[in-house]
Amino acid sequence: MHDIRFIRENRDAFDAGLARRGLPPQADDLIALDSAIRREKTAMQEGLARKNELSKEFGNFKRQGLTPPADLQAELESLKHNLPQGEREVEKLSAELKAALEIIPNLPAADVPDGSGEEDNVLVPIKSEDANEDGTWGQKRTFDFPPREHADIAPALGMDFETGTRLSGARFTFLRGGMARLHRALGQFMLDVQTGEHGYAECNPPVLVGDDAMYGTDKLPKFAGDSFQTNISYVNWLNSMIDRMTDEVVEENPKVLGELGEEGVKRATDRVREKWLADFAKPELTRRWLIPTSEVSLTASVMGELLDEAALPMRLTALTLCFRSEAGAAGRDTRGFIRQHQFEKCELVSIVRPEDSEKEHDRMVLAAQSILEKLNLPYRKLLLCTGDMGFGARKTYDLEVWLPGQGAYREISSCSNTGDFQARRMNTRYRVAGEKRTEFVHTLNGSGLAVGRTLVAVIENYQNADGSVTVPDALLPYMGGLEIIRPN
RNA sequence: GGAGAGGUGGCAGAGUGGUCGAAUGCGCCGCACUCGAAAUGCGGUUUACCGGCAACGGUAACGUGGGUUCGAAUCCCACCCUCUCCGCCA
Repeated sequence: MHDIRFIRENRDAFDAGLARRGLPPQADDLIALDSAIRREKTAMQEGLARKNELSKEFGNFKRQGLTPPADLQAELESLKHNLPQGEREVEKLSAELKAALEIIPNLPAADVPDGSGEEDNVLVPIKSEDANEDGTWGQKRTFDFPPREHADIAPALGMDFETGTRLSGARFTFLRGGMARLHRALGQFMLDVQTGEHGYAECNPPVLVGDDAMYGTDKLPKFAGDSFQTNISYVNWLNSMIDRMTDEVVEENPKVLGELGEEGVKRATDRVREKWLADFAKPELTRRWLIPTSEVSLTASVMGELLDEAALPMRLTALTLCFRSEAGAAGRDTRGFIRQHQFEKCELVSIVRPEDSEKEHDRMVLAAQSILEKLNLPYRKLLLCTGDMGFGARKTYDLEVWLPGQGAYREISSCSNTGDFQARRMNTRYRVAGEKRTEFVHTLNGSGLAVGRTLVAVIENYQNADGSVTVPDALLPYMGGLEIIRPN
């Protein structure tokens, strides 16, 4: 969420940032709306101040047993009548401004390259001794047989696409035996590395969350279609709302009771009740969302909080299921285990001071890279261009793993610095040590790594001519003695 | 699911219609005393927004939303959450 004050004071910079995202200028409209709000608000507050003052006077008369003068009563009466109008106007305009602001993406950081899509992303050379000359990492294995895609090898090893589809539809998979074990091993391994070596605190958060958590991490309102939502029982809630409405209708229109009688009112209410219970399938107040990533649960764990500076940086990790409806991805990656409605991911989240977020971002990417290096999986690192960056990000690095079966690099991790964009939505601040001032935190999130895609990478990179897969050394402690997963 | 109790500042906790943004204690900050510290004393210490160059002035917030009233932390209604007991349950 953007700060309207920032927009006010940096009108041109704001529009320039939007332009880099391929969006039309909006600052002028937003600022006009904002000054209208402030004008209305000031007028309303002056009225309220007047009302408070007069009420005090009124009370003084009453306490002395005197009747307040008629002109005092009259002015109070007119204030009481007129103030709500101003209030409603302020509310209406504020809602308009909020609705406009909440669907504007974050501004890209200065060092993010301009571009329109993934073809404009920029390779960031890996800086380490064992990096390759072309900036990538890892030795691509030379096969003495044509390497196959995981979708061809894995079904014989326990990756059961058919059963998954039968149970839940397309993009669901049922893992068995060695595949299930290897998948679990990967998750455990990632969690152990991130907690043990990179200082992330292990968490086990809810995977069903309410609107606030989704909104705070910028998944709502714009991207409601990307996630699955559930509805907990809303029948009681709806019933109570219907009862309440009936009461208020009768109260405001006493004639109704006279015409219909209590029995008649009850019958009419029950007809409405029946119809509403049948019609209403999505009561927003009672829904929960299946998290599309545990970035949501972990980041929103600090929503609404005023943190101590000493608590920062806060580094959190969790291995959770993630759920994505993959709306708009029809036809993409339909084969295999790459794009699923349900997948596991080891997520990294950092809550930091603004001045630390840049460095923390680099640190986070290194933590993600370390998993690939320990598994000896070749990869490369990209800096996303403006056109490929997510809504909330001001800067994003992607890691892409080499898949020999597909002969391509595929995304396996995405690490984003959102700056204070999410913190504003969540209202998460910290108190600057020794000062009265509070400031919004910066939040960062990254995959460390996506478990399902890592499984795919292991299968393709560690495949043997006979269709078996050798377990990477790093995972052996997690495999209960299983060293090679063989077709059955 | 049933019965009961409760939700007030960083924490604890008072407050049942106006003088309450809110006693008191703890914590924290400053000052005094001290060689220094502890103890003690004095002062300060919520947040957001609006106006203002500023000093400062104003508005709002006592779980959330509505209502009653000239005026609500306080009264009424609904909802949410927490705790205790019972029931059920991985």
